[in-house]
Amino acid sequence: MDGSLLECLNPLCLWGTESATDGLGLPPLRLVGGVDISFVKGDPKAACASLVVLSFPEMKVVYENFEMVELTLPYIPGFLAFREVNFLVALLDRLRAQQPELLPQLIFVDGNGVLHQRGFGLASHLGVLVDIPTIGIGKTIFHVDGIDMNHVKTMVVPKLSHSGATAKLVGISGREWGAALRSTEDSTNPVFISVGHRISLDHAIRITKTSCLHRIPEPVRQADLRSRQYLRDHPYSSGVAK
DNA sequence: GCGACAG
DNA sequence: ATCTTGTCGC
Repeated sequence: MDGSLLECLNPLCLWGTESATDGLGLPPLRLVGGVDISFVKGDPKAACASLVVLSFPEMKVVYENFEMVELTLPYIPGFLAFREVNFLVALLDRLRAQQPELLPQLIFVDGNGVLHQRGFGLASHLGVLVDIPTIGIGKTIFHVDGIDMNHVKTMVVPKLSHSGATAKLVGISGREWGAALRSTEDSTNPVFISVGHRISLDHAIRITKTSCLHRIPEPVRQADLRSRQYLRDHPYSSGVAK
């Protein structure tokens, strides 16, 4: 992120970098969200849905909320959104009703956006439902259009020579599905970025790089860490919130 | 039909 | 997602 005026000349740029110099009347990006769902050890249905909001680019947590939920649908690759999205929407609706001033301008999701068989993964699904831009973050590659672990290992990872390096994920059809990012110097395994909703891949990449203090972008990482902490601090009885 | 498969 | 020991490093 160089914060130059040039990057803001891109019509797809959603936010300015300096409130007084973006030159487009766009508000600067100041609040980014992260969502995740952590599961209880033995019970495959009991889980904790979490939403955190961090200041950008400082990456300090300014809001957190958790909700014990009971998953009804099973996990089926390609259908993750149907299993988890409603719980995430509920958390955002609550924030919008109680503290709208803290609503994130962008949400990092622990799941893919358009990097999906039908081009509409959890990140895209959530973005549309809450009408907020989203970026999909995958920790493992989701096989689609010829892009698989073998392809990533032989054609993508070798290109990631340094921290911050990215390589677009292009399928055999020629379609651009997302990008692999080496988020830190020691991260041999990249994270996979894909457009969720109302953002371009190039901007998603720039913002994600700025949000990485560790391999996993801080918003998603904090949502994960804190939801697990919540489960440790709140023993469950019958499996649902109590 | 068989195998692979985000979280 | 979760199951799990040790280990390298700040």
